[in-house]
Amino acid sequence: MTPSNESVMAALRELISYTKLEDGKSQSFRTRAYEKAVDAIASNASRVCDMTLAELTEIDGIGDSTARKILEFSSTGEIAKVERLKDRFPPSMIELMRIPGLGPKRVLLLQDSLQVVDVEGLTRAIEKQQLRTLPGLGEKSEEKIAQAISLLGLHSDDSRMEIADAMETAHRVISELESVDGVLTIEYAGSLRRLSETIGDIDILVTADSGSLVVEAFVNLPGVTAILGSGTTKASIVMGDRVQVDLRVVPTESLGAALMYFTGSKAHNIALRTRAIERGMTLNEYSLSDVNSGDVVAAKTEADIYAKLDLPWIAPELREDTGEISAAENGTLPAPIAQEELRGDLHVHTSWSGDGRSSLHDMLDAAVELGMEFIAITDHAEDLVMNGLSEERMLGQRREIESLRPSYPTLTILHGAELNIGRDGSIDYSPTFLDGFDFGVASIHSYFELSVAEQTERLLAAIENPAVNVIGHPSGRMLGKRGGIEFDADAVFAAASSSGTALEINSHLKRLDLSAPMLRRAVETTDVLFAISTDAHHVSAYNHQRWGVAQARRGWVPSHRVVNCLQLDDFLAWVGERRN
DNA sequence: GCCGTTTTCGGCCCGACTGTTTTCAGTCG
Ligand SMILES: Nc1nc2c(ncn2[C@H]2C[C@H](O)[C@@H](COP(=O)(O)OP(=O)(O)OP(=O)(O)O)O2)c(=O)[nH]1
Ligand SMILES: [Mg+2]
Ligand SMILES: [Mg+2]
Ligand SMILES: [Zn+2]
Repeated sequence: MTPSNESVMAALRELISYTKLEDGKSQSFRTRAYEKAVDAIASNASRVCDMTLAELTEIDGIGDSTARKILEFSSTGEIAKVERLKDRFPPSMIELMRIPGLGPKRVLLLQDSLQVVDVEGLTRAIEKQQLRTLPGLGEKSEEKIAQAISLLGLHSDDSRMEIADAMETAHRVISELESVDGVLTIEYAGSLRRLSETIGDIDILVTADSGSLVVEAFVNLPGVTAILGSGTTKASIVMGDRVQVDLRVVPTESLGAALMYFTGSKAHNIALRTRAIERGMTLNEYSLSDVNSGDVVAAKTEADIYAKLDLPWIAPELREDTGEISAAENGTLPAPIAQEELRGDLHVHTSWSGDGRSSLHDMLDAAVELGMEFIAITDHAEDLVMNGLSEERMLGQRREIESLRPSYPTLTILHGAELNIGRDGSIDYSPTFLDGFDFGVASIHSYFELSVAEQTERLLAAIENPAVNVIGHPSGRMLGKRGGIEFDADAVFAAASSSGTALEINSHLKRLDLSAPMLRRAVETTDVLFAISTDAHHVSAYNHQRWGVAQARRGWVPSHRVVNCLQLDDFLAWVGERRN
């Protein structure tokens, strides 16, 4: 099999590092072009190594040169240019660049002036006080670099966090800063706000009259183990072992501009700033302003600024400069789906299954509280070891639901199950017993390592099964733990599209399944429907729905493709059509 | 290296912090 997109991206990142040394600068135009190519691959659901030269150059941000490098990597496992550069720059110099504060210029200076090309050599040179003799470096720089060695790798890909962990830390930091004097607003930005699957650092934006006070409180938070820098408008700290948190403080009238800046992505920012220039304006984190007069054109809200750039507001989850700006310009960007548009949840567990931690009636109470109009109770079916329900217990649950229905006049309760897709694509129970359910989610909980062909067959069989309304967390991935099954996505999308089976957008931050690139591809190539589901095992998990909605936005999914957004009658008609 | 209802060549985002410097380079967001 050809290399994965991940390995192509890793190879290109290596190319970026070596090219920074070759160019002698941290931001050359071609390293920026390489970075854009990595972004483009990251947002692409297809394997780039299976594409032709022509198909590759079709992708925005990938030109002839990069396309050839990708194909070269695909067939030889190497990029010749990288191998050549390794002769000039030993790989240990790349390691040196992983020390925060050491960029290509300083690493080249170390090589040229001190013949230092690795961490050991650097440590010795520091002991001999040689760094302070170099031009542009002094005693303080030497000391700072000495300290930074222990932070080697802080910014590297392999030390990125899972989004679930990052979100937790972000909320903790935010709640600690909320009480600081002078803080007007506080929210997270960066990759977290864009709902990236992995997070390099946590970016917090504060509006306040005075930055210094907030920065002061920030660098003194409990758990801070290093201060990377702190001034009057921003600071960077390391919390605990290796979690970097960046703070930016701006005056309240700049909130919109600052949110845009700090949310990124970098490539999206550059594209918007270039767009501003084309219109005789300039955009920074304080405002969009007239380039000649300096007059502020917009600053207060994101929507104001996008409007002055002749664009509709673009949802944060889409801001990757992978086509969203031109789509917004052409009016082909889907209106961002909002959580209020959802009328129900279609994947919900209760204490009837061993892993559910809230009772059926608590789950229903909470659903009503949240304003749901319909809900599918989908506890685990019997084939799931430990937590699955026997036919007898399923019938017991059905009786309880029937007895509870009169107490919930505003909520349409469907009795469903989360069925298990077996190795051969079959599901639990007998066909007759399955007929007794109102609804079915079918998920893969076993055999994650089968071939692409086998996995595709399993999914197709489940999609065709009339007892199945939704394919639950289709890839089965657990972010940071396992990648999920590999399957022929186009075949699955096509089959689900023609059968009317919906594909789940699982809201849990450890799943976010389907992935955003898959969603975008499904939306672009088929009419397939989606179900945004919490997979709640506790009443508190209903609020995970916001992540599912955000994931739908990130996948460019319009609300008319989401069955949760259907009116009750239409929703029930869709459910029934499938089951007859 | 990429790209084009201003361009197929000539542009390419903009600012904070640090340490060194005496006006700015390097790194980072
Ligand atoms: N205009 C501009 N903005 C930048 C640049 N670098 C970073 N930013 C903005 C956009 C980023 O989303 C935001 C936060 O920077 P980060 O380095 O934390 O990146 P981000 O959070 O997007 O990804 P991450 O997961 O942290 O690696 O700052 C830049 O070079 N120019
Ligand atoms: Mg970040
Ligand atoms: Mg950051
Ligand atoms: Zn489940």
